[in-house]
Amino acid sequence: MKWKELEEEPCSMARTIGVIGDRWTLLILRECFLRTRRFEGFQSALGITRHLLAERLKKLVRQGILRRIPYQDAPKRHEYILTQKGLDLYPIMMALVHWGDTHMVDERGRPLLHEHRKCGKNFDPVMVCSECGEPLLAREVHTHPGPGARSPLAIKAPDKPKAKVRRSAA
Amino acid sequence: MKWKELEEEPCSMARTIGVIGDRWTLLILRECFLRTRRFEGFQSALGITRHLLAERLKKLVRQGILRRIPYQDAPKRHEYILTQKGLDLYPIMMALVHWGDTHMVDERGRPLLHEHRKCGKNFDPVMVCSECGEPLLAREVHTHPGPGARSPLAIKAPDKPKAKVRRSAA
DNA sequence: TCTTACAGTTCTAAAATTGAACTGTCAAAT
DNA sequence: ATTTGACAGTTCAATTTTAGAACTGTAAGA
Repeated sequence: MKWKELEEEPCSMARTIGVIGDRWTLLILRECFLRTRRFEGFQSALGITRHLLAERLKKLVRQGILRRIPYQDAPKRHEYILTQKGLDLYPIMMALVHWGDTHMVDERGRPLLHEHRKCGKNFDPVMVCSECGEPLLAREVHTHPGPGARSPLAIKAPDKPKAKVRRSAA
Repeated sequence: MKWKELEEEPCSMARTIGVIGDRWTLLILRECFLRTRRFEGFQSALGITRHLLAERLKKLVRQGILRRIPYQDAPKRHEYILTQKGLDLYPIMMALVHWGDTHMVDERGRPLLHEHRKCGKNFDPVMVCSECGEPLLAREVHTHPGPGARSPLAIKAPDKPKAKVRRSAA
């Protein structure tokens, strides 16, 4: 499986991973949400090599996640700004942060707190069902093929253990 | 910045990325949520090289995201099962899927629909504030350093443009 | 005995990433 | 007038990762 193919798989998660699923891209996006906009800003905040940074920024622009906007003419300089498509990545970012807050903090506690302007409180992000508003649990969700389904990847029956005799160790 | 260091950064997102932030790991986790449990199952579903698969599975076990459980004795065979820590990745997976559903589907439509057992409807995941229940928008969230803050990475003031004269092109 | 299922390990070639230096424009300081 | 620094890249050799294929070993079933 080549990376280009990922974006064509009949699986929304694979396609998303094809676009933002590598470490530097995710870190660059973190910086975008922290309002970094310029090449040097990304480079010094992340310590990424300039080579890779240039490449990743280009890809994000090609994908319509960032827009490259001139802010100066001589010499030509540009800023990288999140498009709406990019802003829509926010729930992914928050989900990543929240898992880290839950499972990766040390004794010091969270590095960063999030305050919801609307209610004024520090919060955690909670993922709920758009239909009933209840929090989502993996156990309570069943998947079935949609109109764009094409391959077993999207359907995937549970790994039937092929009725083999189990020798000891249940 | 080396990858090992990522896990020690004072940023929950960086730490999470250090653990699950590469393409194969994310795809392996997708398979886990689709109930794949065995080496061959992952390998044939993903087309990942056996070498990398073995390595990634080991890492996920080390991180406590998967548990390696014997299901047969001779020859020794094991299954890889999500721990609670692993199951807690569900919101990340759903957020990835949902972004793909929104921005990466072709004319055919979604490859996969999700049904919420509790309410019986197909749904989209929505991220809301744990305190007031309102959907979260990037614009309405402000961050500030928590008890575990240590570096500018977690604080990061907006990229002040250094009061330079702007020549044309606002 | 031969074949298949399964879970890896080993090896070489190809691709991606790192690190460091280099290019070019312009502003400000010396 | 010359030097220095900010900025946004590009280039290139060296290193690290990943891909692809073959190989190991146990045991069941034909």
